[in-house]
Amino acid sequence: MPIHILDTLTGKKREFVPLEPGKVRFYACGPTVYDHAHVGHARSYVVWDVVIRHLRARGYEVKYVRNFTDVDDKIIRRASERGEDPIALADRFARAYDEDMDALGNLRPDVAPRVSDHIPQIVTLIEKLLAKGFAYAPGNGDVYYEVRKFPEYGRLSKRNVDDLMSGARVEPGEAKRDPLDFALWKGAKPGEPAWDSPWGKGRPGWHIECSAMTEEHLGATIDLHGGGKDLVFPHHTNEIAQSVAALGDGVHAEGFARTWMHHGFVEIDSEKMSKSLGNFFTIREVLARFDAEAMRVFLLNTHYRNPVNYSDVELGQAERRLVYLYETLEKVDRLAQGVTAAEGGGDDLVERSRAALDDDFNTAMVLGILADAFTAANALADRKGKKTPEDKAELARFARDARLVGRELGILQRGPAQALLSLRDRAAARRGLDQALVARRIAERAEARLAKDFARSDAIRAELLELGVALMDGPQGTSWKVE
RNA sequence: GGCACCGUCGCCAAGUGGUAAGGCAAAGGUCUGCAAAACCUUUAUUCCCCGGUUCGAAUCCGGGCGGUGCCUCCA
Repeated sequence: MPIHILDTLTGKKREFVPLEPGKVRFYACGPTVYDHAHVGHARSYVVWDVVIRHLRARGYEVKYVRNFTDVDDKIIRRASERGEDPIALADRFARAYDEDMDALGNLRPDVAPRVSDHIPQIVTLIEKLLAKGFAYAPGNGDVYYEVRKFPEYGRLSKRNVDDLMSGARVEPGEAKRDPLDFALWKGAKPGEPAWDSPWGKGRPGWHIECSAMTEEHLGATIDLHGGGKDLVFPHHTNEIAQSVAALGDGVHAEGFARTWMHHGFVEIDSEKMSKSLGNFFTIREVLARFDAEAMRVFLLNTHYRNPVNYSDVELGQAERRLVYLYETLEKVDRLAQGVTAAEGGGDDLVERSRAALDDDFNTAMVLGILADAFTAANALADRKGKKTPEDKAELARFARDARLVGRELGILQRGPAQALLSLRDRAAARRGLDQALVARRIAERAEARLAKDFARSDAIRAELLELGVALMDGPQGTSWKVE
């Protein structure tokens, strides 16, 4: 079954057909590394992670490139505030960023290029634009792209050049022919990192890096380009202008990326989470309190194009949901230990889930499909009476298929017992629980129950419940969970 | 001001022409010494409002109302 993706350029959901059969060239715009990544970044790269995982599950050989922007105004400013070398500061945050992505369970990109390693390619690309007449160097050390030379400028963002006039700005010292023109190369100012170029010492503008690194690692035309909705204009609009002008026919916007994907924002109180508003949580802050896999469940429960409102309540809910999923797997694993999974018949959990992902990566739908399968598995597992070999084979199939689906979402890959213990530790820590005390009380209660002193037993249960601890009496003794 | 997007049960959320997935919460039940968990049942004749197109619309069109984003750095 073919994959369909809503393409920003055409505004239509279209069948995804890569340039070369079986291969996908994918570029995701990476972060500017001047600070720790926040939950908005978490969403972005979890979304791309699922896209990559699903394309690979469907048999595509995917080359995933995601850059680090390590040359930028904000990095320079931050570095000078701290008296640190800008490239070193960027390198520090790039490493921290990798740690955050690993913690979230995101696959590493195949290539993670940095701007500072691609200055020659950037210079070459700018030279091409100058030679083709799409750019000009006014002699002040800057080079600008002449927006009006590109006929389809603004097609991606559905804006025409005249609409943009009012918002365009010219900074002091710039020498643009038109306020809409944007810098490809910026002449060096004192104290800034700078590289030699035909136009003097300087550094690349914001947009040219992605055009250059895309070409370097994936070629002039790529299959899939992704980013947040805030990148549609101006960043991706300008990338198209540059790449098509330098490497394509200079006219048609589709010459750069064949499909454009843009995801919605993470919000707080229905406002975009962003550094400038100050209403953000870093990934590490949140992962100190909540489980990373729960974060994925939370993020993937909403379709990638829609906004998702961040809150501790929602995240806690996702975490409890994850507990349910792992408790089910643990129970089913126990019953189906060593059993060969059933084949044929039944409903095809894996194929139905993949079909949902084929339809513009509908992860929320997949979670819904999983919900039904988990309910059915629990019902079978808890049914009275001895399990028949057929029952066990069915449970084994469920456990296998649930994990296969989970793999595409980057969830359910841990051992259930270990995951549950870690989830409980999290919840206990959030509540400030003394786990030794809980263990002591459980032991006391066991004695009371042995003596049939149910009043005492119930008192202990009530006491612990006050602390947020729920006790569960089972055949193997009493276990507990938080909330 | 310009250009887009969004408005579905108390809350979260899928569904883009064929008669409203799923999760949380709530109520009842099974199970249990009591519980918890799990499971079963119940919970939107209705999708912000008003018109229109259609045999048929939450889904398409027009107009309102409300919210958000981009137009400056941003995932």
